[in-house]
Amino acid sequence: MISVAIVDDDPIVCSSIGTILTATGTAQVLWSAHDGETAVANYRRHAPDVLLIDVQMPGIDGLEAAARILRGDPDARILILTTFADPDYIRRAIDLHTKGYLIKQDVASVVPAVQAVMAGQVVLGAEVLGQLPLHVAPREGGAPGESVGEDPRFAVLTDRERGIAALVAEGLDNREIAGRLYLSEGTVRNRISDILAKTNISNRTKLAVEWLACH
Amino acid sequence: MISVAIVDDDPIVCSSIGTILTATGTAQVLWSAHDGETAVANYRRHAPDVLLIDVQMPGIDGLEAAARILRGDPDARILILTTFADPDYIRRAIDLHTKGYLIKQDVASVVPAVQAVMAGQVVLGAEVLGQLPLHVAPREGGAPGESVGEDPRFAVLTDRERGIAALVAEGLDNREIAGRLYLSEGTVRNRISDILAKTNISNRTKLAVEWLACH
DNA sequence: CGCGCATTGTGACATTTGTCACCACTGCTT
DNA sequence: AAGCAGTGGTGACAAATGTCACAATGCGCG
Repeated sequence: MISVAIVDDDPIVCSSIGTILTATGTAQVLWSAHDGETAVANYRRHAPDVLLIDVQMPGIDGLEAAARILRGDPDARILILTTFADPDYIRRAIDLHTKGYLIKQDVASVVPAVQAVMAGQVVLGAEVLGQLPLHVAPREGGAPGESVGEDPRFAVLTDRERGIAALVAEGLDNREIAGRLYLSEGTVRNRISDILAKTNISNRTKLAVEWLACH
Repeated sequence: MISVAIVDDDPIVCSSIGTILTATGTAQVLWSAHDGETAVANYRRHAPDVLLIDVQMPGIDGLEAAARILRGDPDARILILTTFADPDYIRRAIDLHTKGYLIKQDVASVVPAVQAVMAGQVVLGAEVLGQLPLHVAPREGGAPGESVGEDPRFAVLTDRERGIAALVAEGLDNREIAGRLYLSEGTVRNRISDILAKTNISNRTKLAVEWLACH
């Protein structure tokens, strides 16, 4: 039987997650805690198979607690639970090598997540991948009061065109873009040609530069 | 009851995955196929809740098939199965917005994966995250006194080459650069060719992107 | 001085990129 | 039903880019 521990400052959340896990026969709850320090201390004495831990908590937050636990036990299976798909949190969770980052919405969804983690997989909430900076590292803000917004120049582009423009801005050539998007190279050329015409930019390098300047 | 379809060129794999899913009461197998074309055609007529598809296959591969299916049904829940954690495959799978990328090792592990996907999550094999090129966004805020420095990549360049690289990073084409520096266009081409060779960068757009990333 | 290096240049060539005309399909609106 | 925008595709062609071989100049250095 899988054993889990649940850490969330809201006792209701703890108990409802605990209930669904036990009621479905998925796992038994070894212990639960409501703050990070307690969680770390408990983990050292009674390590569960999977630790479910909230990010927002009084004292040290869930990610900090996860980091401390992983320092003592690098193989700890930790699932981060949270209400928001904050890119920074997600990033830190992944860097920590936690086994997942779930958006708390449907309590029942933790059941397959726990099972998947026990099967050696990593589970992410659906919106999470979109938040990952897999593409271009955003250039830092720079101008203080003034947020980047969106260059009106690119406003005329369709979603698809924007996607291709972003890949151009990663420095990919047409063949690479075609491969990435499963398109023919000819189509990529056509699309880029359209983009350049719409934005009144003369070549792909300028497009990349302009795109990076405001994304 | 969840319905799945299974696509793998090896019939043994298809049937063993099918067996474990039905035996555990997880899902019923709508159909299975052994190549990409058939899978795409079948999907259009009988869309399963979740499609499990292998990468390596005769004809169009699993990712290509997934791309075609997603073109017709952007919400298709597709799980990629494979033997290798190839970074390029993983990257492409994620770009396609498939619901997961599993390493085929333990047949039983598809069970929680399918359930997690039905719960709206994304499932990745354990080794997968490590393969992702999560190139660290130069999250500033780092050491204050210490500026970006200089990418060691550009350290080998001469002053002249650096000047030309900077103009490339402004998006100028060869004719414009030649005009700006009072050089012949041929010389500019040679210089840029040298820069690309020295820095091991494949084309001017990539050069521009890299240059901007650290200047 | 001779050597290496950076710089500028030419010409030829292969590859990549951009443009254009035209086709097919889908989903939406009129 | 017809029109339209968005998307994906082909083929041909022109222009830009990148590579290579080779040559000439100037500059600093042992």
